[in-house]
Amino acid sequence: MKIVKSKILIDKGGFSSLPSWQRIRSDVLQAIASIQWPPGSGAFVLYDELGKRRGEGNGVKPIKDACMLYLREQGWLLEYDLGLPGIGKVDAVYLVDGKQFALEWETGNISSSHRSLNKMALAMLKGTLIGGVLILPSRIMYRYLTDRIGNFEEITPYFPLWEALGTFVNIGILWVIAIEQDAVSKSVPRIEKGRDGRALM
Amino acid sequence: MKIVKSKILIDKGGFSSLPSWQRIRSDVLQAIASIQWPPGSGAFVLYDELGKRRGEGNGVKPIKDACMLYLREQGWLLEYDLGLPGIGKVDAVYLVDGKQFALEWETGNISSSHRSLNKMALAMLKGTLIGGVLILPSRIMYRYLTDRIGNFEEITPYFPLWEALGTFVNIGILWVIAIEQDAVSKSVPRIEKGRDGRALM
DNA sequence: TATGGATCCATA
DNA sequence: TATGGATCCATA
Repeated sequence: MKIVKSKILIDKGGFSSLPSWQRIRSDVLQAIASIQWPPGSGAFVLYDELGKRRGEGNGVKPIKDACMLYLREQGWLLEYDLGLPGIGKVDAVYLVDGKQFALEWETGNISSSHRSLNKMALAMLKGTLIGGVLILPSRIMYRYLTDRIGNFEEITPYFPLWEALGTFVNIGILWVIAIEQDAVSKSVPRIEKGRDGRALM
Repeated sequence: MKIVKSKILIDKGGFSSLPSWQRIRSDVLQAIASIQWPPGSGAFVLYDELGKRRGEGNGVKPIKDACMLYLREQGWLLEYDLGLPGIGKVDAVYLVDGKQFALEWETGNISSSHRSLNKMALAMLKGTLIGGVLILPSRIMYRYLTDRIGNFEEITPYFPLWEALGTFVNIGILWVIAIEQDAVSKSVPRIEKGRDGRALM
């Protein structure tokens, strides 16, 4: 898996110059690089079929697994509750200097990407999080996956919102990353879809 | 249909003391009050079945349709493009003093409610909107509708985000309303998907 | 019950 | 192709 875009929305209080940030940054980049399809192939190659229609293209659920396993090996905590009332969990957290850095792997609907960034921004405002990163497919990759999943280009026009919220943050980083397949091919297995949503209707 | 909660997230620049705001406020309140089920019953009574599982509970689309038709009769413009690149349409807009006031009737997934508020807040930051209102079911009503649709209580913990963004707004109002059925009953028809919204007015 | 997610749909 | 849905799933 490769990274094709990277955007820092908030960078306050000098956190980005600390060694703990370098550790986090390295973990995130390597976690993404570790993702392969087919498993063990050394690359990430999607089945070459667009995902807009019922039963076509690639499902998204298994893609996230390798990333989470890598992070857990590096000491990150998965499905972590930030402890804010009414606010749910984030996919992963790294504990640093008594605070938490969150990671959200977005393969839900694009609207869910709004909630992910809102959640991390809110927790930064509250002082719970020292930062967070949202990882989601590029528009290019998106076309081969389940219709309407989150993608970098579609959330981009809303970036000014979270950048503005940075005004109220004392310290921390809010980061968004676009990922993409290394290639597409008819020779690799399709990533199977589940039976969620309207799949059975 | 009744209103059970109402929250002003942003109120800046004295817009709330203008006659145009009183007109908008009145239209919104009456649009909600006009919605009936069954048709012509003088009340909004939902079929008494929880909506969590496949094929159960009440659909949501016709409820929204009825509200939109009422607003159109009052001169609101439906499915209105705000003209911001990459930002889509809002459900309805009322033109006032060369600016626009938006209305979003939220019957999508709860994560879509985040996008709705993000969209209106962004357009207020950009100076395109003079304000906006998000209308969505209360947690009580939510249980009788399609699973995971937007509901007031679930978005409430995120309110501080949009309140903070008000700092950057010169003038305008951002408003959230929780609606609820007057009653539930096994004697009324289930609200089916795709019914003509006019039947509910 | 509560929350994040995954999957197709409708329409311009 | 692009964008806002509408609906059901998985799991604690």
